[in-house]
Amino acid sequence: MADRHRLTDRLLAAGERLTPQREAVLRALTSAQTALGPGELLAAVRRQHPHFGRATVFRTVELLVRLGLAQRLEQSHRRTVYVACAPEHHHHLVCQRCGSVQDVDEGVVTPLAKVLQRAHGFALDHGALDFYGLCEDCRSA
Amino acid sequence: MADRHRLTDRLLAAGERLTPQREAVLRALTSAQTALGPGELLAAVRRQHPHFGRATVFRTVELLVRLGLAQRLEQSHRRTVYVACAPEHHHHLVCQRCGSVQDVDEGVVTPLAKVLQRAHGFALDHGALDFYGLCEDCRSA
DNA sequence: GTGGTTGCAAAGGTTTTGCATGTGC
DNA sequence: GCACATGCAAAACCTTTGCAACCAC
Repeated sequence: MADRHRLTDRLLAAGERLTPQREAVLRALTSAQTALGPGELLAAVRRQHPHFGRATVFRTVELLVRLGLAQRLEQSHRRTVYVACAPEHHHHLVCQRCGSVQDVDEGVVTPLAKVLQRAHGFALDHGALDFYGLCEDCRSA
Repeated sequence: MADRHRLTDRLLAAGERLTPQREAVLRALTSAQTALGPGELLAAVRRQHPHFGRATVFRTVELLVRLGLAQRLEQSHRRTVYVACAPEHHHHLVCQRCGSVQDVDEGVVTPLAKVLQRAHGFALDHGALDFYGLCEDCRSA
Protein backbone atom coordinates (compact mmCIF):
# COMPACT_ATOMS: atom_id res chain seq x y z
CA MET A 1 0.00 0.00 0.00
CA ALA A 2 1.47 3.29 -1.16
CA ASP A 3 0.15 5.11 1.89
CA ARG A 4 1.99 2.84 4.17
CA HIS A 5 5.26 3.33 2.35
CA ARG A 6 4.96 7.06 2.52
CA LEU A 7 4.02 6.87 6.15
CA THR A 8 6.94 4.68 7.18
CA ASP A 9 9.32 6.77 5.11
CA ARG A 10 8.24 9.96 6.73
CA LEU A 11 8.10 8.57 10.20
CA LEU A 12 11.60 7.15 9.98
CA ALA A 13 12.95 10.33 8.47
CA ALA A 14 11.50 12.25 11.39
CA GLY A 15 12.65 9.74 13.97
CA GLU A 16 9.08 8.77 14.83
CA ARG A 17 7.59 5.35 15.36
CA LEU A 18 5.17 3.37 13.27
CA THR A 19 2.11 2.34 15.23
CA PRO A 20 -1.20 0.76 14.24
CA GLN A 21 -2.97 3.94 15.37
CA ARG A 22 -0.99 6.12 13.03
CA GLU A 23 -1.63 3.80 10.16
CA ALA A 24 -5.31 3.72 10.98
CA VAL A 25 -5.70 7.49 11.07
CA LEU A 26 -3.86 7.94 7.81
CA ARG A 27 -5.93 5.22 6.17
CA ALA A 28 -9.19 6.78 7.36
CA LEU A 29 -8.05 10.10 5.98
CA THR A 30 -6.93 8.83 2.59
CA SER A 31 -10.01 6.73 2.03
CA ALA A 32 -12.41 9.54 2.89
CA GLN A 33 -14.07 11.32 0.02
CA THR A 34 -14.08 14.58 1.88
CA ALA A 35 -12.19 16.36 4.63
CA LEU A 36 -12.83 15.02 8.13
CA GLY A 37 -12.95 16.67 11.51
CA PRO A 38 -11.48 15.07 14.65
CA GLY A 39 -14.83 13.67 15.74
CA GLU A 40 -15.60 12.05 12.42
CA LEU A 41 -12.09 10.74 12.24
CA LEU A 42 -12.44 9.16 15.66
CA ALA A 43 -15.71 7.53 14.67
CA ALA A 44 -14.20 6.22 11.44
CA VAL A 45 -11.16 4.77 13.19
CA ARG A 46 -13.24 3.20 15.95
CA ARG A 47 -15.09 1.07 13.45
CA GLN A 48 -11.88 -0.94 13.25
CA HIS A 49 -10.42 -0.16 16.67
CA PRO A 50 -13.20 0.32 19.22
CA HIS A 51 -10.90 1.48 22.02
CA PHE A 52 -9.16 4.13 20.00
CA GLY A 53 -8.46 7.14 22.22
CA ARG A 54 -9.81 10.58 21.52
CA ALA A 55 -6.56 12.31 22.34
CA THR A 56 -4.70 10.03 19.98
CA VAL A 57 -6.69 11.39 17.07
CA PHE A 58 -5.65 14.94 17.90
CA ARG A 59 -2.05 13.98 18.46
CA THR A 60 -1.90 11.92 15.31
CA VAL A 61 -3.44 14.34 12.85
CA GLU A 62 -1.05 17.01 14.02
CA LEU A 63 1.79 14.59 13.50
CA LEU A 64 0.57 13.85 9.99
CA VAL A 65 0.41 17.56 9.27
CA ARG A 66 3.96 17.97 10.50
CA LEU A 67 5.05 15.09 8.30
CA GLY A 68 3.41 16.68 5.28
CA LEU A 69 0.95 13.82 4.84
CA ALA A 70 -2.12 15.78 5.83
CA GLN A 71 -3.23 19.33 5.89
CA ARG A 72 -5.43 21.23 8.24
CA LEU A 73 -8.23 23.31 6.78
CA GLU A 74 -10.33 25.84 8.66
CA GLN A 75 -13.28 24.84 6.58
CA SER A 76 -15.68 27.27 8.10
CA HIS A 77 -16.32 29.01 11.35
CA ARG A 78 -15.52 26.63 14.19
CA ARG A 79 -14.89 23.62 12.04
CA THR A 80 -11.36 22.34 11.66
CA VAL A 81 -10.93 19.47 9.24
CA TYR A 82 -8.09 17.47 7.82
CA VAL A 83 -7.34 16.07 4.39
CA ALA A 84 -4.71 13.60 3.36
CA CYS A 85 -2.32 14.98 0.82
CA ALA A 86 0.86 14.19 -1.02
CA PRO A 87 3.97 15.87 0.30
CA GLU A 88 4.40 17.60 -3.06
CA HIS A 89 3.40 21.18 -3.01
CA HIS A 90 -0.14 21.76 -4.04
CA HIS A 91 -3.26 23.55 -2.95
CA HIS A 92 -6.85 22.59 -2.24
CA LEU A 93 -10.11 23.76 -3.68
CA VAL A 94 -12.58 23.38 -0.86
CA CYS A 95 -16.29 23.49 -1.60
CA GLN A 96 -18.13 25.49 1.01
CA ARG A 97 -21.37 23.71 0.30
CA CYS A 98 -20.59 20.01 -0.02
CA GLY A 99 -17.19 19.96 1.63
CA SER A 100 -15.46 18.20 -1.25
CA VAL A 101 -11.78 18.88 -1.71
CA GLN A 102 -9.83 18.74 -4.94
CA ASP A 103 -6.19 19.37 -5.61
CA VAL A 104 -4.80 22.04 -7.81
CA ASP A 105 -1.14 22.32 -8.47
CA GLU A 106 1.37 24.81 -7.30
CA GLY A 107 1.69 26.40 -10.74
CA VAL A 108 -1.52 28.39 -10.54
CA VAL A 109 -0.33 30.42 -7.58
CA THR A 110 3.20 31.16 -8.73
CA PRO A 111 2.28 34.38 -10.57
CA LEU A 112 0.30 35.54 -7.56
CA ALA A 113 3.20 34.84 -5.20
CA LYS A 114 5.46 36.90 -7.43
CA VAL A 115 3.12 39.86 -7.43
CA LEU A 116 2.79 39.83 -3.65
CA GLN A 117 6.54 39.59 -3.33
CA ARG A 118 7.30 42.40 -5.73
CA ALA A 119 4.55 44.81 -4.82
CA HIS A 120 4.39 44.27 -1.06
CA GLY A 121 7.59 42.47 -0.08
CA PHE A 122 5.32 39.73 1.25
CA ALA A 123 6.62 36.16 1.27
CA LEU A 124 3.60 33.96 0.73
CA ASP A 125 3.45 30.76 2.75
CA HIS A 126 2.34 28.28 0.13
CA GLY A 127 1.61 25.65 2.73
CA ALA A 128 -1.09 27.83 4.25
CA LEU A 129 -2.91 28.69 1.07
CA ASP A 130 -6.15 27.01 0.13
CA PHE A 131 -9.15 28.17 -1.77
CA TYR A 132 -12.75 28.23 -0.65
CA GLY A 133 -15.73 28.53 -2.92
CA LEU A 134 -18.16 26.35 -4.83
CA CYS A 135 -17.25 23.29 -6.80
CA GLU A 136 -18.64 22.76 -10.27
CA ASP A 137 -21.48 20.51 -9.13
CA CYS A 138 -22.67 22.78 -6.37
CA ARG A 139 -22.42 25.82 -8.53
CA SER A 140 -24.71 24.43 -11.19
CA ALA A 141 -27.18 23.17 -8.61
CA MET B 1 -15.21 60.05 12.68
CA ALA B 2 -15.34 58.10 9.46
CA ASP B 3 -15.80 54.82 11.27
CA ARG B 4 -18.88 56.01 12.93
CA HIS B 5 -20.43 57.14 9.69
CA ARG B 6 -19.80 53.83 8.07
CA LEU B 7 -21.16 52.02 11.07
CA THR B 8 -24.39 53.98 11.26
CA ASP B 9 -24.86 53.69 7.52
CA ARG B 10 -24.47 49.98 7.54
CA LEU B 11 -26.54 49.44 10.63
CA LEU B 12 -29.42 51.44 9.28
CA ALA B 13 -29.22 49.76 5.91
CA ALA B 14 -29.44 46.41 7.65
CA GLY B 15 -32.20 47.51 10.00
CA GLU B 16 -29.94 47.22 13.01
CA ARG B 17 -29.51 49.59 15.91
CA LEU B 18 -26.61 51.80 16.87
CA THR B 19 -25.39 51.11 20.38
CA PRO B 20 -22.37 52.27 22.37
CA GLN B 21 -21.15 48.67 22.51
CA ARG B 22 -21.14 48.32 18.76
CA GLU B 23 -19.27 51.56 18.38
CA ALA B 24 -16.79 50.49 21.00
CA VAL B 25 -16.00 47.18 19.37
CA LEU B 26 -15.57 48.74 15.96
CA ARG B 27 -13.32 51.43 17.41
CA ALA B 28 -11.16 48.88 19.20
CA LEU B 29 -10.83 46.96 15.98
CA THR B 30 -9.98 49.91 13.76
CA SER B 31 -7.46 51.35 16.16
CA ALA B 32 -5.62 48.06 16.62
CA GLN B 33 -2.39 47.63 14.72
CA THR B 34 -3.01 43.95 14.32
CA ALA B 35 -5.85 41.48 14.19
CA LEU B 36 -7.52 40.76 17.53
CA GLY B 37 -9.14 37.69 19.00
CA PRO B 38 -12.33 37.81 21.05
CA GLY B 39 -10.45 37.79 24.33
CA GLU B 40 -8.14 40.64 23.39
CA LEU B 41 -11.05 42.55 22.02
CA LEU B 42 -12.94 42.16 25.26
CA ALA B 43 -9.94 43.36 27.24
CA ALA B 44 -9.51 46.35 24.97
CA VAL B 45 -13.14 47.34 25.18
CA ARG B 46 -13.26 46.89 28.93
CA ARG B 47 -10.59 49.53 29.39
CA GLN B 48 -13.34 52.00 28.51
CA HIS B 49 -16.40 49.99 29.57
CA PRO B 50 -15.55 47.77 32.54
CA HIS B 51 -18.86 45.91 32.52
CA PHE B 52 -18.77 44.96 28.89
CA GLY B 53 -20.18 41.46 28.43
CA ARG B 54 -18.24 38.63 26.94
CA ALA B 55 -21.11 37.42 24.81
CA THR B 56 -21.55 40.88 23.38
CA VAL B 57 -18.10 40.72 21.87
CA PHE B 58 -18.92 37.51 20.07
CA ARG B 59 -22.28 38.76 18.91
CA THR B 60 -20.88 42.09 17.81
CA VAL B 61 -17.91 40.92 15.80
CA GLU B 62 -20.15 38.55 13.91
CA LEU B 63 -22.48 41.44 13.21
CA LEU B 64 -19.59 43.53 11.95
CA VAL B 65 -18.54 40.69 9.68
CA ARG B 66 -22.07 40.46 8.31
CA LEU B 67 -22.08 44.20 7.71
CA GLY B 68 -18.80 43.98 5.84
CA LEU B 69 -16.97 46.15 8.35
CA ALA B 70 -14.79 43.40 9.71
CA GLN B 71 -13.43 40.11 8.57
CA ARG B 72 -12.73 36.90 10.36
CA LEU B 73 -9.34 35.31 9.89
CA GLU B 74 -8.34 31.84 11.00
CA GLN B 75 -4.92 33.12 11.75
CA SER B 76 -3.50 29.87 12.92
CA HIS B 77 -4.53 26.71 14.63
CA ARG B 78 -7.17 27.49 17.23
CA ARG B 79 -6.89 31.21 16.94
CA THR B 80 -9.72 33.12 15.35
CA VAL B 81 -9.09 36.82 14.94
CA TYR B 82 -10.87 39.78 13.45
CA VAL B 83 -9.71 42.80 11.50
CA ALA B 84 -11.58 45.93 10.62
CA CYS B 85 -11.88 46.46 6.91
CA ALA B 86 -13.53 48.63 4.34
CA PRO B 87 -16.58 47.17 2.66
CA GLU B 88 -14.82 47.34 -0.72
CA HIS B 89 -13.53 44.05 -1.90
CA HIS B 90 -9.99 43.42 -0.94
CA HIS B 91 -7.79 40.80 0.63
CA HIS B 92 -5.42 40.67 3.56
CA LEU B 93 -1.77 39.82 3.84
CA VAL B 94 -1.40 38.35 7.28
CA CYS B 95 2.05 38.00 8.79
CA GLN B 96 2.43 34.69 10.57
CA ARG B 97 5.17 36.03 12.78
CA CYS B 98 4.12 39.47 13.96
CA GLY B 99 0.41 39.25 13.18
CA SER B 100 0.32 42.47 11.19
CA VAL B 101 -2.29 42.75 8.49
CA GLN B 102 -2.09 44.77 5.32
CA ASP B 103 -4.59 45.17 2.54
CA VAL B 104 -4.07 44.19 -1.04
CA ASP B 105 -6.65 44.90 -3.63
CA GLU B 106 -8.96 42.61 -5.47
CA GLY B 107 -7.06 42.99 -8.75
CA VAL B 108 -4.23 40.66 -7.81
CA VAL B 109 -6.51 37.68 -7.48
CA THR B 110 -8.63 38.18 -10.57
CA PRO B 111 -6.33 36.19 -12.88
CA LEU B 112 -6.20 33.39 -10.34
CA ALA B 113 -9.97 33.29 -10.03
CA LYS B 114 -10.25 33.00 -13.81
CA VAL B 115 -7.85 30.10 -13.96
CA LEU B 116 -9.68 28.20 -11.23
CA GLN B 117 -12.96 28.85 -12.98
CA ARG B 118 -11.79 27.76 -16.40
CA ALA B 119 -9.63 24.81 -15.45
CA HIS B 120 -11.69 23.38 -12.58
CA GLY B 121 -15.13 24.95 -12.79
CA PHE B 122 -14.48 26.26 -9.31
CA ALA B 123 -16.13 29.52 -8.26
CA LEU B 124 -13.75 31.18 -5.86
CA ASP B 125 -15.27 32.90 -2.84
CA HIS B 126 -13.31 36.13 -2.77
CA GLY B 127 -14.60 36.97 0.66
CA ALA B 128 -12.89 33.92 2.12
CA LEU B 129 -9.48 34.46 0.57
CA ASP B 130 -6.61 35.83 2.58
CA PHE B 131 -2.91 35.26 2.39
CA TYR B 132 -0.58 34.07 5.12
CA GLY B 133 3.16 34.44 5.10
CA LEU B 134 5.85 36.83 6.26
CA CYS B 135 5.71 40.58 5.94
CA GLU B 136 8.68 42.50 4.65
CA ASP B 137 9.99 43.42 8.10
CA CYS B 138 9.79 39.92 9.51
CA ARG B 139 11.29 38.42 6.41
CA SER B 140 14.40 40.54 6.57
CA ALA B 141 14.78 39.95 10.30
C1' DG C 1 -44.14 51.46 24.11
C1' DT C 2 -41.91 47.72 22.06
C1' DG C 3 -38.75 44.76 20.19
C1' DG C 4 -34.05 44.41 19.71
C1' DT C 5 -29.71 44.46 22.71
C1' DT C 6 -27.09 43.73 26.74
C1' DG C 7 -24.81 41.51 30.93
C1' DC C 8 -24.60 37.74 33.58
C1' DA C 9 -24.16 33.05 34.54
C1' DA C 10 -24.49 28.62 33.23
C1' DA C 11 -24.26 25.16 29.61
C1' DG C 12 -22.12 23.19 25.61
C1' DG C 13 -18.67 21.38 22.83
C1' DT C 14 -14.09 20.76 21.51
C1' DT C 15 -9.22 20.30 22.46
C1' DT C 16 -5.51 19.52 25.80
C1' DT C 17 -3.18 17.53 29.74
C1' DG C 18 -1.49 14.12 33.32
C1' DC C 19 -0.45 9.82 34.23
C1' DA C 20 -0.36 4.70 34.44
C1' DT C 21 -0.03 1.13 31.08
C1' DG C 22 1.48 -0.78 26.90
C1' DT C 23 4.67 -1.32 22.87
C1' DG C 24 7.90 -0.23 18.83
C1' DC C 25 12.57 -0.21 18.12
C1' DG D 1 14.97 -2.40 28.24
C1' DC D 2 13.87 2.14 27.49
C1' DA D 3 11.78 5.82 25.67
C1' DC D 4 8.00 6.98 23.31
C1' DA D 5 2.96 6.28 22.28
C1' DT D 6 -1.55 5.22 23.92
C1' DG D 7 -6.11 5.22 26.53
C1' DC D 8 -8.59 7.09 29.95
C1' DA D 9 -10.53 10.68 32.56
C1' DA D 10 -10.45 15.11 34.08
C1' DA D 11 -9.30 19.82 33.20
C1' DA D 12 -9.04 23.79 30.42
C1' DC D 13 -10.59 26.39 26.87
C1' DC D 14 -13.49 29.00 23.94
C1' DT D 15 -18.06 29.93 22.35
C1' DT D 16 -23.06 29.84 22.70
C1' DT D 17 -27.45 30.10 25.01
C1' DG D 18 -31.28 31.60 28.20
C1' DC D 19 -33.19 35.10 30.39
C1' DA D 20 -34.32 39.41 33.05
C1' DA D 21 -33.22 44.18 32.77
C1' DC D 22 -32.38 47.87 29.65
C1' DC D 23 -32.51 51.16 25.97
C1' DA D 24 -32.59 52.74 20.88
C1' DC D 25 -35.94 53.87 17.88
